[in-house]
Amino acid sequence: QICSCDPWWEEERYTDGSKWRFLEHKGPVFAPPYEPLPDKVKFYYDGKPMKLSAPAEEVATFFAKMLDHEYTTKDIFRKNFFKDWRKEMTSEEKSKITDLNKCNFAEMNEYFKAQSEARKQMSKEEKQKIKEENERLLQEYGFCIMDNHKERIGNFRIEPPGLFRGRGDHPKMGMLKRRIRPEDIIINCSKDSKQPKPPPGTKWKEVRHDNKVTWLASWTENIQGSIKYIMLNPSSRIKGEKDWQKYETARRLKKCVDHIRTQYRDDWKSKEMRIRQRAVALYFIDKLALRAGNEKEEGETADTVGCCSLRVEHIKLYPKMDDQEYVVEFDFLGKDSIRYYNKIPVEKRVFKNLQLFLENKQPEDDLFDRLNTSILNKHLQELMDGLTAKVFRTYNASITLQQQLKELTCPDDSIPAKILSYNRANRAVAILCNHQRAPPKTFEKSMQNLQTKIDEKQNQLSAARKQLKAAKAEHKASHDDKSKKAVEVKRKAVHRIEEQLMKLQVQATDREENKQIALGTSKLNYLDPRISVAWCKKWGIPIEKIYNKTQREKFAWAIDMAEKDYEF
DNA sequence: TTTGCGACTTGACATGACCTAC
DNA sequence: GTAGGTCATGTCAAGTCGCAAA
Repeated sequence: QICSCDPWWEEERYTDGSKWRFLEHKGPVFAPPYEPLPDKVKFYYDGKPMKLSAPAEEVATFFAKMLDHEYTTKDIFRKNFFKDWRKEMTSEEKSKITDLNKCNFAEMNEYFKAQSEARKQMSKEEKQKIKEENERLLQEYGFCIMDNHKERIGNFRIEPPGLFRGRGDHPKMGMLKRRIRPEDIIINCSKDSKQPKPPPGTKWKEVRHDNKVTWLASWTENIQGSIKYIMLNPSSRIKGEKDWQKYETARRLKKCVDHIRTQYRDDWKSKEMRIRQRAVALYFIDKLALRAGNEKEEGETADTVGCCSLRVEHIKLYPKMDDQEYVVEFDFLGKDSIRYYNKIPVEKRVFKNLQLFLENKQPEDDLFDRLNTSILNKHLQELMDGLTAKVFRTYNASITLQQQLKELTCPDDSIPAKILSYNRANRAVAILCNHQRAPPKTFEKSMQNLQTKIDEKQNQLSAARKQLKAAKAEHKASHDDKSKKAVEVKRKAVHRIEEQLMKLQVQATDREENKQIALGTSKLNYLDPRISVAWCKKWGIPIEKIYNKTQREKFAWAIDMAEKDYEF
């Protein structure tokens, strides 16, 4: 029997495909029931107040809460919302409320704004009380026992009902996400565990004991009909082990990537169209870190693509552009409808192949018509055990970080300067992976504030320098101990201010360069944490400067095991 | 071979907690 | 103490990929 105080990364792993032997938990926490609006808060139809039935009112509040959001101005959103809302109405309501444009939710909207304002204005004691209640819920429902460990659950609260917020041009935006009841929930736990109890008067849909999966509970959502899960926190053994394994697979790719590259370059010359397509697609995945690009059901989701699902309309070929030859311009919407735009020169063979793939095709035709992710991944599997398209993203991200850190870290730099270098290396990866963010709403202003600080510091510095100069002159004249001391004091002051100024300037540079780039995703999902840990150890950077508390918990295994000479 | 489903990872954004300058 | 800003944490949508059934 394994000692429960051992960290999981020093334990044996299961080799039979099972994920656990023992699993006990208390089940999910349900969304609080709907609280009807006070009578004074009115909904108006066609200018006249109208009392809604509770179910219709609840759905109306979902819309009312979003009035300030761009969503509610979109046609599809309004149409989908109205259709689903009407399903919740009584027949009288249905016959009366026939036009969303005649609905006035303003009072409801104001009410919710006032509520959230009131929440902010609550006294310390009230806030403390809420905090304690949350803590109690976390202690009771937020943990489970998996094998010998007490583990944190990632999402123990069931998603509350609301209006579906799809990203990009989603055909289903605005649809009603219905309330999940115990009768919708499948519980997964071990037979010999104390089973979670459903709320009084209710039943679970099913209780099963499947140790080939990692989830504790699941339900089917009503928008896409997909299954949602309650799973463990990233700090858990079950997630950590998998994460570690992912980086080990990427490291194995490192060993054979040269060979794979040689092969796909060779395949550009293949007699078979499908092989050429596969080889060009793989080149893009490798060079540009594109996602695989599964097919999607048309009309069910936003129209986005990845590598294999690229269409003719998404690329443009330029035999010559400025001083470069064979340039490919990519312009498409990727995951989450984030735009990918890139112009890159490619090798002549790739270019000629692309021209060939484009022949006699319409803009909406597939670029790689003889290829899909399943074909590609089957091929990759033959090249290396466990190799799939996404391993290239992991590999290229991690190797880029390692190489950039080597290149950018100056041994003599101060700690803040070294951290800037780290962030720059991280940024190179984020750019490679196209991890974007909307510039923070307060960006311009906070940048200005920082600049003001820098200016002030600069003034301080010149003042301090003047004082130092004066002190030196004084000392030269008097040669006494007192003036000597004064010089030292002033010198130290100048030095301190210089450092402060440097720190501010570094901060400004970092922030400016980071305006539209999101570092979090790559840090959390693509960069082998051992690279960062090793870098910290090598340069004496406290790990807290790189990883916050949550991240340190997730990467505890790496922090424990990576030494300063770790090589990805 | 195609399709759909299930399980899991990845992703941007919203929200809440906390910190700092006034 | 508070307003404003920043950072951590939570949310939940949207991908990837394997597998089994059609």
